[in-house]
Amino acid sequence: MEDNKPNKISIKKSDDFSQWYIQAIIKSEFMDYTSVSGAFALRPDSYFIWEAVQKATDELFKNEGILNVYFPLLIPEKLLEKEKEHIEGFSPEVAWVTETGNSKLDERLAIRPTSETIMYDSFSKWIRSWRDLPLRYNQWNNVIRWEFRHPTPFLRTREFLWNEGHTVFATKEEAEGERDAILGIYQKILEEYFALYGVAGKKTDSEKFAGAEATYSIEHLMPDGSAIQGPDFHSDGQRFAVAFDIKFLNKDGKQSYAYQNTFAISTREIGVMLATHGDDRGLVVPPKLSRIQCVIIPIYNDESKVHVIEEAKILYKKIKGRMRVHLDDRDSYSPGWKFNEWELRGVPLRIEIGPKDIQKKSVVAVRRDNGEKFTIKVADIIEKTEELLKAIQENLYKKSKNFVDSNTHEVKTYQQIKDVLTKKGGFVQTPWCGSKDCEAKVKRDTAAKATNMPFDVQDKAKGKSCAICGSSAKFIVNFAKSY
RNA sequence: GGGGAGUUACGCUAACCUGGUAGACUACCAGCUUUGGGAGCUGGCCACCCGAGUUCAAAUCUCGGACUCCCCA
Repeated sequence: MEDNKPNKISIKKSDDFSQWYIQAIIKSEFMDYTSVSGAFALRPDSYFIWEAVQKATDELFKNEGILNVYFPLLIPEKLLEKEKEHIEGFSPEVAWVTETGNSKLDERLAIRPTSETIMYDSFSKWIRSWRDLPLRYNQWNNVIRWEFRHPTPFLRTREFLWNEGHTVFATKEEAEGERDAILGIYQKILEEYFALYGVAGKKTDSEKFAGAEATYSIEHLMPDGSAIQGPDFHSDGQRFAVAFDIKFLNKDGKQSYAYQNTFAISTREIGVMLATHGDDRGLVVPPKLSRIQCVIIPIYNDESKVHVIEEAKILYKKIKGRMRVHLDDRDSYSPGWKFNEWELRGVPLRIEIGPKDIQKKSVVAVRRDNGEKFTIKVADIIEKTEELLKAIQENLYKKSKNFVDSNTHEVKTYQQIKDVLTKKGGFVQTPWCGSKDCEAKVKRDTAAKATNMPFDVQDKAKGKSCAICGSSAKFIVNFAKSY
């Protein structure tokens, strides 16, 4: 059977999505298991993605005036416990360092599940006057959350990489004013790099971050119709400021507590992206995030070999400065074998060059996203391949948005909520009175959670009644099963 | 949190029920022939998840653990 090939996916994406996902990311050599349960190795092609995302996001943060810092991995227990809701939210998943060598530590140290507590302890020392504000810091790091639900590569891992932005402002207005800028940055990264559409909105109170006053999120839909949370932004209000004594003398000479925000994007996004764009042949990586954007495959026989490789090298050099190109001149594999391999690995564009092409001074280009073939004159190669990469990037985003749009179901009755959530999947978008009871009822009856209240549809709530209890609606909320 | 299935070489698997030499395909390495959608031949390399028990003898039977996957809350 062909299926026993180590680098061939034996399962269709539509038949069994989670099996397909694991096979696709492991056989393409993007990710592998390690000896630590729930913690995975990011291999070069996926770490490349993270570096590119980091670079692009970091630039936008810096334009925004946010500065990078680095704080310790370890957090003393008494600091972690300072904000009550925060520690309650995290304590089941915190990993602890309790000894060094053979001696026990007097106070055990938490391995950061997130860095609010260790950072804010310092912030309280650094902030004295209104002139010290705003303070807008960010760090790129790893965190550990010892999840007990079973781990999934990229999507739910015990260790992951992210950015954690932590900003401090003098007033509530200034703090809240940061929200759209940050969510805008994340939306831009998602659209222009990951080619992913996400639904931006406010989390319900029961789903917000432990310790925050409000959480805003961008929510994705996975191919199986379940939702998964993407980047988020938390308005912390003054809760941490009070717990950590972050206060300053304002212009009137009075002590005030500061207002804070936190925000993050993580390596989970890579998993959402690979899951979204991939197909039965393997991964499809958007051009902006692909380590190799264009692969050249020479096609020759014994007689034409020297000449074809020579021409392929000339082509390679011509393209090299303009995009990330790779010449696959391995002699031991047939062209067909190479086609399959690069398709599995998601390289967006393939160029074939053989004796027939050389004669016509052209090459054959094949798009990974839709399989379309083009004959391109060598003279136009740069212009045309750049065009194709751009078209692929845009097409992937468009497909992602279409998928979310066509799987978002506006409903008015409770029966419809149950039907869609239990039978179809996708987002259920519905008017809601805002009560915890109604939200909990849906969760109990369908196992689906409120993902968020999308910003751009809130005006639809006017004059509507809550689909769950019938009283007047205050919000439009999305429900979905979570991945 | 509850239940179920599984783990043999890089991968997919055979032998397990009925205890006794771990076999095939693929990959990998070498050589020769090949090369427009996963080429062929020859030779070679690599494995029983961990621990305890039963036994003359354990991949196989029993118990415990680790890990992976699935389903339900």
